Amino acid sequence: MVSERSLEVLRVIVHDYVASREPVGSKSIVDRHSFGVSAATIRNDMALLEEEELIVAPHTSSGRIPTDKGYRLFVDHLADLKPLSPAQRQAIETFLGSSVDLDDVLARTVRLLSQLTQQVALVQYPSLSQAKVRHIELVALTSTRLLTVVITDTGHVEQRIVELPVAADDDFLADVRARVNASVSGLGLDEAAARLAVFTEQFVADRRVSVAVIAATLAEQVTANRQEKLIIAGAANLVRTEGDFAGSILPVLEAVEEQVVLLRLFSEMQADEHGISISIGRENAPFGLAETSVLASGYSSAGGAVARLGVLGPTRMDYSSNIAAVRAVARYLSKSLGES
Amino acid sequence: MVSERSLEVLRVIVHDYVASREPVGSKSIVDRHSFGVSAATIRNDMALLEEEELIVAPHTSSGRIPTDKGYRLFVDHLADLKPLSPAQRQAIETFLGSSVDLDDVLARTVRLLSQLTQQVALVQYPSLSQAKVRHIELVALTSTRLLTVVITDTGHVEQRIVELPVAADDDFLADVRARVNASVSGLGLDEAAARLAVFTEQFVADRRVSVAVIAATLAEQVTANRQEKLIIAGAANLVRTEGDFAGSILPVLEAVEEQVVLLRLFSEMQADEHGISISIGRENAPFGLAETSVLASGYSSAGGAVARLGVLGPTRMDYSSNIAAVRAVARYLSKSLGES
DNA sequence: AATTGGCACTCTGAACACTGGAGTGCTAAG
DNA sequence: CTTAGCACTCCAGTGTTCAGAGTGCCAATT
Repeated sequence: MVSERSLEVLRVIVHDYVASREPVGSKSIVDRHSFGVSAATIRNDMALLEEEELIVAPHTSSGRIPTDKGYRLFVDHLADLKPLSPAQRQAIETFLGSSVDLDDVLARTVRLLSQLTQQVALVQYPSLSQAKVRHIELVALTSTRLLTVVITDTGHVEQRIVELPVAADDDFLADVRARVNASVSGLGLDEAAARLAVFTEQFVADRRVSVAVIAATLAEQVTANRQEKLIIAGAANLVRTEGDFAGSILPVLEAVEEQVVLLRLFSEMQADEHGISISIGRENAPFGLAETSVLASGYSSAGGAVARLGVLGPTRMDYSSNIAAVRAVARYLSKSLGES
Repeated sequence: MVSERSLEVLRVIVHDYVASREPVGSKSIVDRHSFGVSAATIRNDMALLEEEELIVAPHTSSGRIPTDKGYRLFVDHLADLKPLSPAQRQAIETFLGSSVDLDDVLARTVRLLSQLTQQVALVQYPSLSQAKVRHIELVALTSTRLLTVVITDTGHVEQRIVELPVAADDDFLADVRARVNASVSGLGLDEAAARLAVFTEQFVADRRVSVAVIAATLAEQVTANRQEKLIIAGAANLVRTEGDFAGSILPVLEAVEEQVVLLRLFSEMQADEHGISISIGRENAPFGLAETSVLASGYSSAGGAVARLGVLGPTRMDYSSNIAAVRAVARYLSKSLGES
């Protein structure tokens, strides 16, 4: 059984280890914290914690460091939310204040988050599953080359260049543009794709070749919207924390560049009651990120779309501060996107 | 005076050092390469090269490594272009073959280049100074919120969300849309910006408030097009070559994340007669990249726009192969963009 | 039963000396 | 101009030592 005090010991071990990067021993604990008991007592508690696999001694006679399980217990029950400093709140306000468009807001957000946490920051583009088609635009670049643009009501713009099999004049394009907008404007993306599949039938036979190409491209764009995307900032912070990784940081950096992996990870994380998801150490092993922890929070954008943002760093990170930062940024971002 | 053989010695020093990462001594030179002379002779040549500051001995009695000046001489006069392997050509073809839109092509290109060279790859978005406005689209999101889209003839799309001071109905928007397109379609970006500045005058007084906001946003978008952007891939490769940096790679990674620095660097590099620009070591000092070299080549896109792409890596890199890769990729990209 | 002081033991990491090998510069002879 | 020979230098790796921090355990205390 782990006593109340043992848990307190675990807390200070996590705290001190995160602060100093060195295994923490019984002596240094009684020195730095006023436990009112002797080092020997702490040692007994530590033996208990080790029994429970919450801490481990890297070498036979050195201090202890938390295990993944120890960190997990810490974040679930022991971590106190560190409120942001006024300066940090200030930074959030000014960073996200002057929003221009979606791309810009997200780019600022990811930079902000990496600065606040000194970790790698990740922001997922809003998933557009609930978005609707606002407008479709066709622009002739040459007589056989067309730029197709799909605009959703979340302000997302998706563009393609398409090569037509036969030359198209302006009247024809205007006709297609009017009809396609009439067909799909205001529809959800799924439904729009379905309509586009049968769109060609409206036209007379000799037009169909061109229309089919256009409709196919548009359908692709509409579904491509679904395909998720991530922006990343602060990869340099990984180097700064290099000492926290047993091996090289190379595989970690590679995984980070391979966005697909992170997107899968994001999607598999479950949020706790505060809306924060935390994945620690070996829990990430299937993603090649066994020595890292990921904190994530959902945020919502105008179209009701939900996406995630978060940070990635070594298991040995300042969970309290980082959780606070992720929560705050997610909240501000939701607010900022909801308003605008 | 540096003899013919001395230069050959420099070449093999660069070659061997790049291959082995170890200072190369006179003995190992005569072992590995068939100079018809003894080690002592090589030593004399090396003394000469050191006199000229082309090579340097890191410690009193160790082999020599090339200086920045040595690398410079090497790339200017000694480097033989290593042709790409068939597999590499194949990779380029397949990577750039299935182009969809500009963003996509550039994203593929930068990945490709970082894979081919095992360095950090950089691709600059085509500068649109010569581009023309193709079409402007205004989409009402709500009655007071407008999405403005500027499309150029290079296929670039720039979007903004703008808040109107008073509600606007569809007729009004249609009117503005028609007039603004009539005013600026087909114009170069500079001229378009100039027209937009006086665009508001066309309208009756009580409309002007809204129109002014729209025109200002559009003008901003048109000029923002000019503001250059970079995509980067392969930052993980920096970690792989970490041993080549005396200090930490942290400042390098930071500079890489700070795109502004790289854009300035790109813009200041002068191309040689083959269209390749090379900047070595301390030549990059003002950018905080004193231990890195940058290879760049221009490429051209459809609208006649010119931009650059290249790689960044430690001074000790395989110049021959990397130059060949950069040239090849730039050429293929130009071709691919010119066609499409 | 929990806590404590004491003690023997272990392990790390820094400091130090030692050594072999690779490389250099110089000189004198071919 | 080239070369062999020689004395010299320095690095990197290998032991060795030693102090410090930490542990586990036990008997004594509260």
